[in-house]
Amino acid sequence: MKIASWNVNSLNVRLPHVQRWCAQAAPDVLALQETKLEDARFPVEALAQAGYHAVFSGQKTYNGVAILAREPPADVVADVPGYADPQRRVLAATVGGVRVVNLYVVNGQAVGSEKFAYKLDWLARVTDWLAAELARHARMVVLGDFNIAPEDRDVHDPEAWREQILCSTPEREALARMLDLGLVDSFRLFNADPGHYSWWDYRQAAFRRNLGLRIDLVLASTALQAHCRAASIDREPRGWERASDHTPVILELHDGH
DNA sequence: ATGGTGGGTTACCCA
Repeated sequence: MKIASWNVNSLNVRLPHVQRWCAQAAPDVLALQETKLEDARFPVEALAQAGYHAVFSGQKTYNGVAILAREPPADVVADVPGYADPQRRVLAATVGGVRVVNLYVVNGQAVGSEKFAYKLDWLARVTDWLAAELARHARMVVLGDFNIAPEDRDVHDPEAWREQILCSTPEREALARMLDLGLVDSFRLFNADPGHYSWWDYRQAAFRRNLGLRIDLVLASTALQAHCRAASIDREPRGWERASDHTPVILELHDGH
């Protein structure tokens, strides 16, 4: 099974890219973030023609998450129990015996800001919920736009980003608490090198100069870890005309998983 | 130090 995540920064604009990438990469599951679409406007039919079922939780203008899958997703959850967050950032579903939890983590704007406080609170609440999900589903993948670069090797210029948003110690500690539930950053099972990023700012020709951060992650539960076959980042779509500022990240599980 | 780019809406927006 091939599971991928992609922040598309408006599915309205990027639908042709999603169709093109699905045709060439053939993921079994694709988690999308920043669809920026109300549910009534989700392109169900176009994606069905591409061979994908879709579940989604969206809103106008901001946020929005979706899961595309070759087989129908089951047990869909779009809200963290006990946490009434109007922002559409969470979507969980079971596909092929794997619990898939799609997250669009709060960006946080700047360390110390109100949005930063929301980010840390959101991460704590989601982590508590993930503990419960993990207890029910040993085979679990938590993926999405985490808006956190886990370590300095995930940052093109660690000194410039030191304690800045996406890289600060409180954010990294919040991610570490999530990993402590029994999740592993699957990309790092296969590649220890710096220089691999999933997001490049639109400004300053950042992609051409590879000035990026690795903030899009696919976490695998302990029970799935031995079944991870490969993990990668596909930089190609970031170079397409009118690209998202993020590119797809991928986890491949061994056959039967 | 500042601002730059893009998607959205027409905002002291959000990334």
